[in-house]
Amino acid sequence: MTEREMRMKTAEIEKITHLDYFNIAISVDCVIFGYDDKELKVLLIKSDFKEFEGLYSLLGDLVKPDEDIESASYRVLKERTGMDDVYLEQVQAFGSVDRHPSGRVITIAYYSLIDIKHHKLQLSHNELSWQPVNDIRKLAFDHKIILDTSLIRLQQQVMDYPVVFNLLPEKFSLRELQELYEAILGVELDRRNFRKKMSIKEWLVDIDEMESDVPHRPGKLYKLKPEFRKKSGRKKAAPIKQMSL
Amino acid sequence: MTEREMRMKTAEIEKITHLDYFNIAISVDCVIFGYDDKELKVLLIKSDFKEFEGLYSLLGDLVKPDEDIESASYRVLKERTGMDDVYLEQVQAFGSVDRHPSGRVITIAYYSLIDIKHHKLQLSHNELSWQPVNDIRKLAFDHKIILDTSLIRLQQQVMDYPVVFNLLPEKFSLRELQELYEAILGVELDRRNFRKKMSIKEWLVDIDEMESDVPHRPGKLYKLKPEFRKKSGRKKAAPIKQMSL
DNA sequence: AATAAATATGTACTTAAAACACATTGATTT
DNA sequence: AAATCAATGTGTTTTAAGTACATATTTATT
Repeated sequence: MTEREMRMKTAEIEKITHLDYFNIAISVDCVIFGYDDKELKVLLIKSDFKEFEGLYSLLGDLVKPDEDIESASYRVLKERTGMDDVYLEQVQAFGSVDRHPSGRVITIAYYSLIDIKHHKLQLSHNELSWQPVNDIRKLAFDHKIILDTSLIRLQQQVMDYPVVFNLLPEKFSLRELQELYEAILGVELDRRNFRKKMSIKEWLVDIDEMESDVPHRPGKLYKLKPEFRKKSGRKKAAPIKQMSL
Repeated sequence: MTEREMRMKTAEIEKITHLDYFNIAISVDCVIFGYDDKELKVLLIKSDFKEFEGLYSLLGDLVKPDEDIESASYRVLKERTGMDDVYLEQVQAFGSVDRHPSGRVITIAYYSLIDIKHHKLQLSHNELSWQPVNDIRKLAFDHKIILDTSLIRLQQQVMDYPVVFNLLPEKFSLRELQELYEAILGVELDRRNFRKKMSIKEWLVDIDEMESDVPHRPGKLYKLKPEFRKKSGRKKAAPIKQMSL
């Protein structure tokens, strides 16, 4: 490279730099929900930032210039859980100036629902761990706020759409399903009313199998009707006759 | 600058450049809703991109490295409408690789509700115009998708929270309020049931004034109780006893 | 003074949510 | 083998909310 070329290159790069608009990095952060042991859990990793020593953080990565933000999330998921074809949905962007100690990083949060049992990730090898959502007090960065926001979003979605099934194995009993709803919503539900509503919704098919390995009378097993198996996808607002304010 | 210095600088900048992570610009786009003439409208500007000649686009700007993303939206709003203290809420980020013709730009969409009458913006001076949401077929960039997504979000919010009042003047009649709901939701509502639900909600106070300048029997005027005047702010998921699936 | 057009209000019907009780099945214990 | 335990599985009543619908009242206009 001649000195002239070098000078030109420097000038060119400085122009861009001084535009000041490319000094912001973009990341995605994934709130990966799982369900186990009657608890809603989230997959976390030990933070490797010295500012957050001892704290856990969500799984995230910077977005590459040639990938869609949703693709970036899927990539993070695939890298961390080994799983494809998972339920994923954007929550929102978080962009406070001071949210990241090493510079300006705006992040876009996604939440994802996976069947924790399918996911044979090597928890022992790395620093990943599933932690009960309700036990989490503090996370690195603004990740606690991101988690809280995502949980609220999940709670809202769960009331309107058949999404919880992504957290369960293919076959499940009504008790398991109810316990899952209770874990997500943080309320106790009446078994009889719950079953009635489920039968009204017509989301499930009775597969004519019974639970096994339960220390009591086994319940019937169900699975989600295939037409409701959406891995994300746009959800329309419900149609309205009168206003359900 | 010596050659050595220059070489170092080039190397340093190239390192950053090659990190490849600062080659993404971030913008905010505001879907500014207004209500006039019994129609829901949105504030648009003629696109100055030759790729989108003749098309309109949302109002947006790049986010500066030292401003929060929400501040950036407020700035755009203030610059374009002259209004402070408006209702503003994030919708989501849009980040397809090819969404912007001049490079990689990820945008964060906000929607905002303003009283169109309060806003004395110089529509004639510039290229701004209020356009009926239902008439819009095509916009620059991916702005039509952003608009559609924002409208769906608005429709959902309106069913749960008292936000529509940001689109109305301080004093309004129940008919005006109902027409506004109808315009947003795109449905006809029963007047008697609408009033009943409004009285149940207890959002309004009767201010003991009557409409004027209407070519028929004037109706009573109401205003929103001050405790519901939130300019945005977090909305919790509704508490649940049983599940309203 | 009569008419038109909107405001204002109330009642019956239907559907969904909430509270609640008992019989049944299979595993475990005696 | 019988009794007990713990869960499954179903149905009814009560209450609240959503929906459909009709008539009287007030003001501006003719």
